[in-house]
Amino acid sequence: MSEPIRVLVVDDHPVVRQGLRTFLDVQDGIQVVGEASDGATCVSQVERLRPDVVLLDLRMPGVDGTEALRRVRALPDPPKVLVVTSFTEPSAVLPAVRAGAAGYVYKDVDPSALAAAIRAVHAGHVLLHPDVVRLLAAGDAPTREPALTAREREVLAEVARGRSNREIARSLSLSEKTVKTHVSAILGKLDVQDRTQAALYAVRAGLV
Amino acid sequence: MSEPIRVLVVDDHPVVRQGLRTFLDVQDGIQVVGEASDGATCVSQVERLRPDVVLLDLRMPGVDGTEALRRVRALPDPPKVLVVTSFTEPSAVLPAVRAGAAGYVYKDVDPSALAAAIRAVHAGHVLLHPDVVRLLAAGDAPTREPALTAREREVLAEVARGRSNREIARSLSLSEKTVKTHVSAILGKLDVQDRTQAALYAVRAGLV
DNA sequence: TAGGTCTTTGGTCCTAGGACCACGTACCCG
DNA sequence: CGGGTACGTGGTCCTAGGACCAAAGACCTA
Repeated sequence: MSEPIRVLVVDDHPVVRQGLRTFLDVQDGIQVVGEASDGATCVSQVERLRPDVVLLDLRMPGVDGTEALRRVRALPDPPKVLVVTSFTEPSAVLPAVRAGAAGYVYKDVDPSALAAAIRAVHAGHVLLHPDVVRLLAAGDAPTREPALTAREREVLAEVARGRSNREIARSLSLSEKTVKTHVSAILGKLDVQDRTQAALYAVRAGLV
Repeated sequence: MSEPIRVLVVDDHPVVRQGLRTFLDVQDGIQVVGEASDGATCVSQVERLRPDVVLLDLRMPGVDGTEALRRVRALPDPPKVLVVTSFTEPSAVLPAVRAGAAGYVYKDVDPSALAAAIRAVHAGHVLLHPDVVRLLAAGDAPTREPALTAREREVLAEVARGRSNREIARSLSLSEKTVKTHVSAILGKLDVQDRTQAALYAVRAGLV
């Protein structure tokens, strides 16, 4: 931490800017080098001051936070952008995360936590509020597990025992054709190429 | 930073444990209070030592990292768990993120970045490697497009024109049953609930 | 023994019937 | 007029045959 981390504060409320500045001035190794009150100013200040980290509010008049973020990210050798927002609705911040924000914290963090966030972001990490992570990990990509039908699970269990289609047909009193149909559906749902991989999946999933 | 952050290091390689310990001993406000070499020991050490943060390797013999993570998270008042891994394959870490890891960094981070990560995690943030964020934000399932068969695309085109199953059957010289089968397969592949959503998809995808 | 053909096995796509279930609408009756 | 009922439509799951295609093994011959 020899060189201080140079920080630009961007928020349309002077009170918030002053608050953040006061927070950060007492932190070792962090130096607030400028402020901006809207997206356009933010971009020009980044070009002029070359900060290491930008603290950016999302809700701003004119060029909004997300757009400012995109423009800053488009600059050569862009700074890390830490979104500091007051609304607790994480879905609003997803576009920002996709646009390349290096982090996302609520305004109510305490000073040392904010400093930790700035240092982490400066060190190259991406830092998110737990809610956002939940949203990304759960809501967005629903991790839909295969959802096999009852019959398909039965067939898969047989496949996982190494049975051939003919054997499965006999044991479940089906035509071999039907077994093939089920196996085919299973492969599609599990997104695997052949019965061997399906069998491995079944074992891993504990369907043996 | 009055109280030091108490850290437990969990890795099956003594060399890595020693390396992390050496890294962290020179950091202010961070104290390594113990080590574990496998998942089971990890859980018991967490119970005994009550660390603030656990540095956890995912690849371990016996109870593996993800499982250890789950068990630690199940304890009352669990510590933050920072996954420190050597493999650069981010997909391997997604389950850990979903299991509630508070962070994920590669082993090749430099000491101050690791310290920043520990402080950020301890402050309640979630901290990820940019690759993992990309993976999460991109939607995990690599947006594999549906891969409808030729016939299914024909049927979908009819659906997108607002035709009923009976009309589609007449126009394609099929039984209504077969049309239903195709529609059903289409709904499954597009992961939508009914023909209306399928029609909207078709329009968006330009299959009209 | 090497190589080619023949057969089995696995798998896909398209077709389709039967048994059900859910939902909305129209109709009829008290 | 309100409510129940019957019907049409959409959809699911299970079943299965036919036409094909690919890969692997078996078998046979030079």
